[in-house]
Amino acid sequence: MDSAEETTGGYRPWSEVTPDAARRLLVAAVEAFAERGYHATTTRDIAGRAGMSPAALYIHYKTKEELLHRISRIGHDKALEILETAAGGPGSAAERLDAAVRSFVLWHAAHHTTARVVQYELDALAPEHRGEIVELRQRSDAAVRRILAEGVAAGEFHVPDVPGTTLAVLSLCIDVARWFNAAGRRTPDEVGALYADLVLRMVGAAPDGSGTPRK
Amino acid sequence: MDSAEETTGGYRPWSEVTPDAARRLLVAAVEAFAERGYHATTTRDIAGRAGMSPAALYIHYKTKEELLHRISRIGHDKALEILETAAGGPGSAAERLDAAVRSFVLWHAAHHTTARVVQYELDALAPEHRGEIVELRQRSDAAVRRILAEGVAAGEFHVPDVPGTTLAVLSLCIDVARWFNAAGRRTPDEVGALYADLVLRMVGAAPDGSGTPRK
DNA sequence: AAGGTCGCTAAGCGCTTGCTCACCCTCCGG
DNA sequence: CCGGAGGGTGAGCAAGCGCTTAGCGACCTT
Repeated sequence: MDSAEETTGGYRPWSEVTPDAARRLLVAAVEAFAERGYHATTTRDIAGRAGMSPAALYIHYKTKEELLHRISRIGHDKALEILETAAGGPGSAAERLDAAVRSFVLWHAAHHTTARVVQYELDALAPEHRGEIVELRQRSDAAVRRILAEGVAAGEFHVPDVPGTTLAVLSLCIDVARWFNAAGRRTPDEVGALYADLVLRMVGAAPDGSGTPRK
Repeated sequence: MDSAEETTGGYRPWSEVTPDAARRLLVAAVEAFAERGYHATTTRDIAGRAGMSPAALYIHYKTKEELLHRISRIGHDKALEILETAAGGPGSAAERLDAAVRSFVLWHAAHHTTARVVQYELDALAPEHRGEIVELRQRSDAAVRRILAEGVAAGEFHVPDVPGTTLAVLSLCIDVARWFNAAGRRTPDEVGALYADLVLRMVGAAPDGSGTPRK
C-alpha cells in the first residue's frame, strides 16, 4: 500500500521529472495506474493523491494519456538501459546473460508498481506513442537475442530456437511485474538470483558457479 | 481480427452457456474485453457486437461485472482441468510435466483472446468473485508443484527451490496469452512444444526424447 | 507601490457511462 | 380469437468522466 516507500527507496527515481509538482503528479499517476489500471483511473484521483485540485493536472500535462506516455517512456528507457548494459558488458555469454536476467528481474520486482504500468498498459497509449515504445521493446529483444546468439556461437549454450527462447526469457522476466508482491516472502534480489539460474538452465549452460549445486 | 473464427475452432467452447442470446453476448464480451480491457469496454459495445440493443444485455446478466465473472469462472475451470489432468496422468514426472506445460500453453495460445481476459482482468472482479477465482488459481499452483516435488523425490529433476520454480513455470505459460498473436509465425502447437522443452531444462531433466539433441 | 507572471482553484461544460423502464412484438395453449 | 409470458427495443436518467475557463493570491521585478 505504501508504495511511495518503494518509489523513493534505492536510487530515487523520477528525478528527471521537474518541476516538483509535475513529479508528484506523475508518481501519483504511477500508483493509481498500477492499482486500478489506466482506464479505471480518473484524473480526479491522480490529482487528489498529489494533493491538488483536478484542474492542476492540466497545467503540467496536456492529457491523461500524456502522463501514461511519459511514465512508459521513462520506464522503457530504464529497462532498455539495464539490458543493453548487461549485454555489452565484459565476461562470457553466460555471465552476461546472468547479469541481464538478474538486473532486469531485480528492477521489475523492486519497482513492480512502475513496471506494471510500463509493461501492461501499452494498449492505452495513442498509436503514435505506442509505435515509439514498441521500437524500444524491439531493441530490448535484440539485446537478449544477441547474448543468446553469441553464447551459441561460442559453444556455451545449446539453444535450438534462439528467437523463441529470447521471447520466453523476456516474457518470464516481464511477468514478474504482474505477480510480485512487496509483502510476499521473496526479496527482489532472491527472485533475480532464482530467475538467472532458471534461464541459464533454459539455454543449456552449466549451472556451476551460480550457487546451484548440481546435487 | 476474426476471432469468432478462433472461438469456434476446435472443441467449440462456451457450449455450456445457454440460451443462445446469452452465449452471443458472452462471446462478444470476451472479444471486447480482450481487445480493449474490461474498464475500457462499454456495455453498448458488447450489445452491438452481439447484434442487440444496449438494454438486451440486462435481460441475461445483472451487471457488466457478472459477464466478466462468468467468463473468468469458465476459463479458470478449463485451465485447472487441463493442469490436473496432466498432473494426475500416467508416466514419469518428466512426461507429466511435459504434458502439463504443452497443453496449458496450447490452450493459452489457441484461445489467447479468452486467456487474456481470464488472466489479466482479475482485478476488475468484485471482491467476493475474486476470492472464488483465486482459490482455483491456488489449485493450479498445487497441481504443478506436485509434479515438481514428485520429480525431485524420484531423482528425475534437480530443483533447489520448488515453490519458486512452480511460480516461474506458471508465470511463463500464462504470459503466452499476453504476447501470442494468431497472425504471427508460430502455431500454438509449436509454442507448446518449445515451452515444454524449456521447462524440462529448467527443472534439470534430460531433454532427450523431446526433439532437442544434446549436440 | 504597481504591474506581470506563475501555480493553482472553483465551477462547470459537454459528453458518455452503466443501468432502468414503459412498451411492443411473437409465439403458444385453451 | 384471446391472453399471458418471455425476449427484445427506444428513450432516457443520474452519475461520473476528461477537460476548460475565469479568476485569485503569492512572489518577483522595476
